[in-house]
Amino acid sequence: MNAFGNRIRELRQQKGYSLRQLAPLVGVGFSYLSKVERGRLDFAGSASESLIHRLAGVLNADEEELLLLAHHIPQRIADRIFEQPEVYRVLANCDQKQLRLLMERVQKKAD
Amino acid sequence: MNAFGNRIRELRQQKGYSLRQLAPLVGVGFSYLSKVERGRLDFAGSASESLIHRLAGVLNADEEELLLLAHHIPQRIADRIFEQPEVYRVLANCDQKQLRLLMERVQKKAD
DNA sequence: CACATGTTGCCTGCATACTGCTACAATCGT
DNA sequence: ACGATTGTAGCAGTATGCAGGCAACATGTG
Repeated sequence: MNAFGNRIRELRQQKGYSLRQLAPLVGVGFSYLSKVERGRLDFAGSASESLIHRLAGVLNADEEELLLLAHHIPQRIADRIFEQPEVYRVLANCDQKQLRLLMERVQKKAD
Repeated sequence: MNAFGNRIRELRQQKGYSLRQLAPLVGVGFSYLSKVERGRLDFAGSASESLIHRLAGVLNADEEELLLLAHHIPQRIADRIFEQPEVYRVLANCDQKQLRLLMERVQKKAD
């Protein structure tokens, strides 16, 4: 488990960037970037949302995917939760099976 | 909007506590508590999760409700999101109507 | 060897979440 | 009318955590 860091490293290498090349493009030092990728930040958490945003931009990546890997709740989802808290409290009680059924429902609607 | 502070004040008064009585029970100063209730903290955010936890305990309140009012995502819900991100990304695209339908489904299952 | 790349430890500045004290106005019981 | 209690507000201070920088070091590759 350092899903987020690993994903960033993967994306960075796909683009052929070194740490020293990518770092200035996202506005941080290369050594900090190394720690982010390796999950070696001296505090508990992961990268800031703002850094993730910049990374997603430069690496053409899915920002929400990265946020979720880094254990941040994307703002779009947080907003929905505060709008309709009851819905999400109920959903948190559902097991995999129920959720799968619900997703199928949603798919049908989407057609 | 200061839903959280108003709710705390309501609960506190229902229990017949003054600010000076409640404050030591939750381990903060009374003046801070006043600011929390009135939404007059000198920084942007609201009370910490740990304080909300203690408030819920002393006031016999629903901790998740309070967390949500204070714009914190309860851990139980956050965990679900990180477990099944795709589900919540899809749900965030649903409108009220769709969510209502989904909730009805869940109710039926629960019977 | 030269040179680029990646890793790590220590340091710093800023924001958060408070404390503690003070002073003041409004309200209440007697 | 009085003192006591209650809430409001401002100011200074502080411990912790967060976000990142810098310099030195290790590793690897031509």
